Amino acid sequence: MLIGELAGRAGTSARTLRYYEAQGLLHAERDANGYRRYAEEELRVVREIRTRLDAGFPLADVRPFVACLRAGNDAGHVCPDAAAVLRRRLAEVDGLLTELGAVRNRLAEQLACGAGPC
Amino acid sequence: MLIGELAGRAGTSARTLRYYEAQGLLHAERDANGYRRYAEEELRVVREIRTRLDAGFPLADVRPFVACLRAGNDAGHVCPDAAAVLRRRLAEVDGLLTELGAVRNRLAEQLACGAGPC
DNA sequence: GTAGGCCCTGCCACCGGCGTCAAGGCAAGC
DNA sequence: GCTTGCCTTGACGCCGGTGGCAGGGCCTAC
Repeated sequence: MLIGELAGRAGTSARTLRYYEAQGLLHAERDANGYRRYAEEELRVVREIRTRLDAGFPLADVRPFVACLRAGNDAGHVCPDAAAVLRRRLAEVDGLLTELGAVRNRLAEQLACGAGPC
Repeated sequence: MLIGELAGRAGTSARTLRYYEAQGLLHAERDANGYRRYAEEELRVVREIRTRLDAGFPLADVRPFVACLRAGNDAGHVCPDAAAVLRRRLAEVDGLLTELGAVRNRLAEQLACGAGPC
């Protein structure tokens, strides 16, 4: 599978895949002409990366999830390292939810005040 | 009041105040030597800006709040323009809260799955 | 006169995940 | 041989708010 095909199947761009490779997350053989040749497994890796990015992980934190997949596991989060990152992110998200909730309340309160007296 | 004093009183930096001015949010007279000379009112303006930034507004969206203050109002959000921005931001925050909640649930679920079977 | 502290303008750096352009090699069909 | 479309590397742009530096002027005190 060449880079264009993998990009198409994963719903992303070739540029993005090269970037992941530069970050050490994606692997590819090289054809004689220098073209990247991807194993089927890399599709799962790309999907794992995209899923984690969508969940707000920085790329660097996706590393243990990918390693976990490569180790032969069905899911990226079953390994201790990945689970630890997961817990950290969960705590972070909880914090964000709290902050954002406070912001929301302040906004709503100000809107209420604007409509009438406080 | 010179820029250093205003920065100190507002809990920010001179660099930041110059930036706000470049964005058209903050006004200053100039002394004969070119130094910025601030009216007391500008302290309220700076505080308004900082409050809005903390609530996640981009600097451009802070403009109507500042205008509202300058128009003589006690609070930046009582004017229609500002209230509209407030409503937009509230909707945005609600969306973020929903998304973030979904992310949180997925993370928590994966952590539970990691501990035992799903 | 000189030292230190304030001020000025202007510009580069940062973060992260790419988009996008440049300039070229390679493959395949006509 | 030419076009078309894939691939390669390298490098700059972006966003937004701010830090930090360079190089210089001003003011006060000693």
